[in-house]
Amino acid sequence: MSRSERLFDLLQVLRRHRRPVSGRALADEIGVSLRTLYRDIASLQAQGATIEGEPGVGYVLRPGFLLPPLMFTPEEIEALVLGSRWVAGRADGRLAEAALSALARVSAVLPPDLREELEGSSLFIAPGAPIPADAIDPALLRKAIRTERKLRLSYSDANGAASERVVWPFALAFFDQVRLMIGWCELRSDFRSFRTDRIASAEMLEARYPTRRAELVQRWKQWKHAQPPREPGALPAAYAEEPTDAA
Amino acid sequence: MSRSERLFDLLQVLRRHRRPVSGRALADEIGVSLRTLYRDIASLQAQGATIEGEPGVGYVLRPGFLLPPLMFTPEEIEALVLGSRWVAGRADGRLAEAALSALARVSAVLPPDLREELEGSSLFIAPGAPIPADAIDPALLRKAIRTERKLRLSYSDANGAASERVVWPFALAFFDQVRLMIGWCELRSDFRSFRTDRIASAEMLEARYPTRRAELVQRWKQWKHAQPPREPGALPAAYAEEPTDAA
DNA sequence: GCCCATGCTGCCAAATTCCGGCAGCATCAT
DNA sequence: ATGATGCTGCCGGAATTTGGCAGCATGGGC
Repeated sequence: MSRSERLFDLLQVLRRHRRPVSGRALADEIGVSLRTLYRDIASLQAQGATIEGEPGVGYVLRPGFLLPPLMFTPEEIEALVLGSRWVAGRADGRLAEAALSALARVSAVLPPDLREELEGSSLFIAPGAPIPADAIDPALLRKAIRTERKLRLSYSDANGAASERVVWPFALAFFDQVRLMIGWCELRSDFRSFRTDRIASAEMLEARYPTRRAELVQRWKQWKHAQPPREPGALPAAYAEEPTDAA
Repeated sequence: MSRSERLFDLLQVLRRHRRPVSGRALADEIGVSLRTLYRDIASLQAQGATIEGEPGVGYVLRPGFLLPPLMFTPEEIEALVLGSRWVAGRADGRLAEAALSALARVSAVLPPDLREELEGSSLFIAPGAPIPADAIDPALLRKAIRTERKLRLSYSDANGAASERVVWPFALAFFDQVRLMIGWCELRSDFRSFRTDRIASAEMLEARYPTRRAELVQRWKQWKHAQPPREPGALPAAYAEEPTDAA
């Protein structure tokens, strides 16, 4: 591969990683020595790319480089189509629709050969076991998450016990058969997960919750990491995140 | 100026002119000989640029090399991210990488607010049961499908019986735990499905198969529709497509 | 049909760049 | 302090690039 092609590649690799990447890692990924990688970075910077490198951390590409990315590769098209088909088949109606319309927008900017690739893609999502329908509109959950608004939930746990609570929803987790909404529960003052098909009703409140969503996600990850492991064999993997409202 | 920088430059120059420009003019503008310019054009084309040159006219950069700005609704962004995350987590390495790469490309041409939406999306794919690893490179299967080339397979069926055959692969079906390659089997003169994790080896042959892929897909759907239904409860849904080589 | 502008390719020898390794220094997080 | 990482200078051999030339192809204007 010639140097010039490599630079395009490097740019794309940098775009792909959003976290800082070490020069060593980049060098390996592109198949070139560390010394050469430093030279390549310098070349890109000389052409206006805002690549920031910090000692002890790695490189990040700041957006805004004057050169927009190259067109998708056929494999990337396949990935987009497959992903969208999964969403179209496994997510709720609104999201499914959105997946298809997003794909249509992508298609509109493709050169003819790639458009054909997209339309004729032969990667299919096989229909799986039916997913339990939600009583509420999942779009509402997503909207609450997006806008960081509180939700008042009526929820029935695995034992059928009903409860009502206000939560700060910050994530949706998609399992093969189940979707969980994850949030901070004001009632329990703790993180809780809720199967969306067990949410009997949800009302979006006026109040935004006081912590940024990204912050909540981060804290939740730490919290989750610190949780004691479950008894082995307790639950199948697909339910491993089941709400533990063992109060 | 090094060659690689020059290529970036040439790209910009081409983007600037929308009327055809002669090679001579481009060469002068960049300060390089005509011979070299031709080489540079060839390099860019090799990287996917759709630069059209007509004798007696000049060069035009057709859109489709660089990704134009894209606009999506927040919900469409969520769908794209979720789909890409599914591919990133559930498909083979190459495709997973391509999914992230595509997402990065989209991100780079999004207006800042939507980019934030994309990066902060809180829809996650939960890790599922591990997927049996393939003995062969799945990218090869996709490539054969894409280019409509025959494959020589070594395959072991559910009973461990090995066989060797030439197939015309035209689709990949993704189940929760299993991936099936679907093709026309020359050995059986019929449609067959193959679990990718049971393909011991695959070799792409020179020969392209004589029927268009879309045509095969269509025929297969009809064929499948006409198949007698299986005995109820015979196999879990995820394996419903298992090859039935009951010869 | 002729001619011209232009695209495009093969060849080659000289000039240039590129590459990897090494050694060393700077800077930041832990 | 220590380690991880970014970054630069230097060197010699390897690889690429470059420009010139010669020639062919193609399409439009005359």
